[in-house]
Amino acid sequence: MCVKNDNTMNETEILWRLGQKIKEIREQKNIKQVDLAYALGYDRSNMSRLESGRVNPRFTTLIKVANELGVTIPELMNIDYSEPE
Amino acid sequence: MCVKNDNTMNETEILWRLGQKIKEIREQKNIKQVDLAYALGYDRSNMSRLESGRVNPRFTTLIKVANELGVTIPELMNIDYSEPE
DNA sequence: TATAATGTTATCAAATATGATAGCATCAAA
DNA sequence: TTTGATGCTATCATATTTGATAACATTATA
Repeated sequence: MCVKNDNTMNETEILWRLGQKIKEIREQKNIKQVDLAYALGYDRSNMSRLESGRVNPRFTTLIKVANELGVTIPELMNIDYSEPE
Repeated sequence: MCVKNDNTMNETEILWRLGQKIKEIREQKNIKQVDLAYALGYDRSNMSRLESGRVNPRFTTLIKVANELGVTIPELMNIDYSEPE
């Protein structure tokens, strides 16, 4: 599921979607939360916090997660930049 | 100028490049720093701090800046996702 | 019943972004 | 020279991310 970048989402929803997408990609790759966390140098609890959308991560945190998961930042952001219908 | 996402940049360089790109896009669009700042609800000094790469902005800060400048996040991040040569 | 694996939530301290203000430099125009 | 516009840096208070630990729930397995 991709989401249009239509600027109508509020901050809470943006962060929730980010977390859901991280979790979705991680599960697709059959990576355990704890393993992704440790690969990034984070604790399990911090990874859970990020995936549950309870934080507004910093730029470099996003980059690290995307790199570790092997996806692009747009994929991680759950944003579809294709032309609107 | 686009930069390959080759995971070799350190955090300082990543943030410096982000700031340079924001500034580059802003100047291309003939927007004054103070005007972009106020459009985002920021102070002039905060905009300067961001453009000079002295901060590691939060996810939603990036989104706001990209939306205001009318560019995509990858453009703002100065990252080229095309195939490596 | 244990015991471990996985994930969530709460909490605290430390680090850092942000909001705000002030001061400074440069440049252009009056 | 004076004035205003533009941009940079420093500083402070406040808010929030992050690192870390602990407790809890659920599920599976011995």
